[in-house]
Amino acid sequence: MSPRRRDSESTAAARAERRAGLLATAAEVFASRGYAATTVREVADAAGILGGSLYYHFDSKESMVDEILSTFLTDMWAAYDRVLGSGLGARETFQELVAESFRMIDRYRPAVVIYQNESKHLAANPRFGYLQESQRRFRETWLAVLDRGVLDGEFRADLDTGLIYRFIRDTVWLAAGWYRGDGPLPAEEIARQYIAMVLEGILST
Amino acid sequence: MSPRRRDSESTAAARAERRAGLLATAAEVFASRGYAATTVREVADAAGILGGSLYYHFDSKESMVDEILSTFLTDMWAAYDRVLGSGLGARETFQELVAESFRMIDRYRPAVVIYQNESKHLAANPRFGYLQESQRRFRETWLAVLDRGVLDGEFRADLDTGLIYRFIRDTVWLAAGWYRGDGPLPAEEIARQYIAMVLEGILST
Amino acid sequence: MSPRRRDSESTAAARAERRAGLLATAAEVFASRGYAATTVREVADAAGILGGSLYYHFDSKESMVDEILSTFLTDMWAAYDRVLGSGLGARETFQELVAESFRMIDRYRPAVVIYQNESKHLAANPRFGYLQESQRRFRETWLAVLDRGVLDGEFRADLDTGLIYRFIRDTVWLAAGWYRGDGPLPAEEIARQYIAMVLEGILST
Amino acid sequence: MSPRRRDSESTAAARAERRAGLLATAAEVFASRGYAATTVREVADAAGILGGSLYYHFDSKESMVDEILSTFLTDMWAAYDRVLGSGLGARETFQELVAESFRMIDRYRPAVVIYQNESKHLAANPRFGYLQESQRRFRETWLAVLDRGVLDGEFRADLDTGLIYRFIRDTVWLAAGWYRGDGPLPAEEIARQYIAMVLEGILST
DNA sequence: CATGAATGAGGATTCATTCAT
DNA sequence: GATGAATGAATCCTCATTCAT
Repeated sequence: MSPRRRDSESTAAARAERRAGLLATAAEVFASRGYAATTVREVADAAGILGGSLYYHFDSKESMVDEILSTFLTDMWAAYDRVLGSGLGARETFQELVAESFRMIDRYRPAVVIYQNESKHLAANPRFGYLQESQRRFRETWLAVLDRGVLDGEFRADLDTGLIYRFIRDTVWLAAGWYRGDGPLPAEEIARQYIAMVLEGILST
Repeated sequence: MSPRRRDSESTAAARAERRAGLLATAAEVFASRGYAATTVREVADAAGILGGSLYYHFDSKESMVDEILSTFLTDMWAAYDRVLGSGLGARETFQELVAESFRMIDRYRPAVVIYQNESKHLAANPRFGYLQESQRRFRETWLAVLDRGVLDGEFRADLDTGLIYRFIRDTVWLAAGWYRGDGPLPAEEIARQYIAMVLEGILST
Repeated sequence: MSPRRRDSESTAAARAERRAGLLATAAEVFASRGYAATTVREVADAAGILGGSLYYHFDSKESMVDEILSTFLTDMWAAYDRVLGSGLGARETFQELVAESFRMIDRYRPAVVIYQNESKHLAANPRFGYLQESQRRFRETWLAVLDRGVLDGEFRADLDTGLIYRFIRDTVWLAAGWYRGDGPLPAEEIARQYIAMVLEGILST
Repeated sequence: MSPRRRDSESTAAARAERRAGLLATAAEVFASRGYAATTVREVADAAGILGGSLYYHFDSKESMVDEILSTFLTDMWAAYDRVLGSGLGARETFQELVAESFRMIDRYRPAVVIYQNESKHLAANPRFGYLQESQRRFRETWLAVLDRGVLDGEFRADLDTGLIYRFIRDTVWLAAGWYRGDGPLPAEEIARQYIAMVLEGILST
């Protein structure tokens, strides 16, 4: 490793790493206590520094959630877009989108919890306009998949896709509330069962 | 209406009615802004009185949510218990419990939203021990229904009932987040489609 | 005094009086310590209440200076406009404007001190746009008086009126820095000597 | 340039130069934003370094103003003392002192602004005792000139010299607030007009 | 000489709560 | 029943200052 390399690491990269570490801590705390109910001091305590020190790295408590959520959403849409661009049929697209969602939960669990619990309130703030935009795309994406599935005869025609969409929208992230990476069921398996339940129902045939 | 009757109304009954009205207002505000983020003043504003005046009726902000949630849960369990005591099979019990849940959403929408969003945080407080107790009974109840359904051959045996329970636990209340009593779909119809989806899946057969 | 009258007094008027009293206290403190260097707690201490209590009456520290300054400026311009509208010659107008200024110092001493010391910094804030507007009118007004005096042959033509204006602009309020209503010299007398100095100079003739 | 020479520069002299440069920057910022309202970081930004780096050169924010003000005052009193020691009459002394003051404004504009705006507040701090001492000498000096002028029959006897002194004390530095070295009027000319105004008045004769 | 990260005291502001009227 | 004024603890954030590198 050259000195130059080390030098750049000790500035830009190290700074970014520190930020990322602090954000991971903050996300954990926001997720478990709720954003509004979490004090900056609690985040700092969890990070082992003093409250004021957080402001060397971040402008405000708000900018922390902002970064947490936008990082997650950016990555999520990249994954969704990969799926949507691969020319799959409605059913396969459904399966892959769900699978990606559970991978996101695996990777960004606290961010997903925050997204679930707080995005409705945060979206009122212009700064978080991208939350509404994301919500809009999400709806558009899922409705398209469901409608196409109905057209192709893959999905039942007697169900209101608007209704189904709403259930999926909310349920797809719900596992974030209880999922533990170290639990008995891996994300893959949870996704598989979720898909089986939604596609085929829980009745035996 | 006799003067005596009116007099009693203006004390016990009228007092209770006023409380109920204020709680309805408070529930609305807590549901839309989030409990932690709602100020007592916002509740009072919505009720058309001053912040301090709420303290004539309630001990604290906390006692307001407390009453909102416990009223809802008491009623909910009464309805659940009626279903559970009527000797139905697993599938019918499933259907009736879900139907009751949607009726609850219809009747207690703001309370359900608060329950969904805040009960995890509130449960840390000993005062809200009944939330954990309720959660425990909910889990016990639903697992029993699912397990019995599997035993009876009504439900698929290849799904993890623990997993299915968690989805149901969360999804059954989710509609509270967007349901509007004056919307196009009545609670009954939403329940019907929800049941159809969970029981039979969304695939066409 | 009718009950109705007393009632109205105990609401609107009493509230206004309390505000005015607190503002007088705040003005005193801002004037003596400097606005930026004054803490809200110091203002509250001076008023005999706790820091937080000030926020029942005012939105912010800023809104306090705002009200202090705008009240003063409104009254000042009313007085100036009376003089300007009375059709006096340049010299008499000069004398009367100066006299009014010293009366303002007498009545609004702390506000004038704040105006002198802080308006340049505050004016950067859009909320205090009226400070710039007031400055503009002040300049326009005094330049008109001076220029007309030169035209009429009352004032010397060999002095730069732009320069003279600047001296007057600043000096007219300067006495606020040391004037004490209970000192040996009444405002009238100070104004008289100021006028004599500026009009005739300090040389003996 | 010998290595030795360069070496000495990079220690004593260069250090002093760096300090002077940083102080000039600091004075500029303090003057434009106000001392209390200026953050150390703003000074550092203006100097192109980081906040903490200033502490290599100075003990504290306070020591910066201290050095700014004492440098200015030392130089000012040297100039004043030269005038006072040259045996001039009251009128000439008046003229020369005013001329020196305007030269000071030309050379130390930001320091003079700070002196005008902050010295009253800073003087409360024992460290800045010399500000009060300077104020005392200033008063003594000017009163002596004025009183002697009255005795000698050069200045009018009907004006309160205590009052005149106060106007001069404040006005003599006021131009610092708006003077620009690159403006149309040189310091000399402003001084000339100021002297003409105060000595002879603005009335035409 | 300068940086970057942190400290810790303090500052403006919010808010649940109290209480005399 | 409600008001209006106040309390006081807690919150977010700022900033002068320190110090290892």
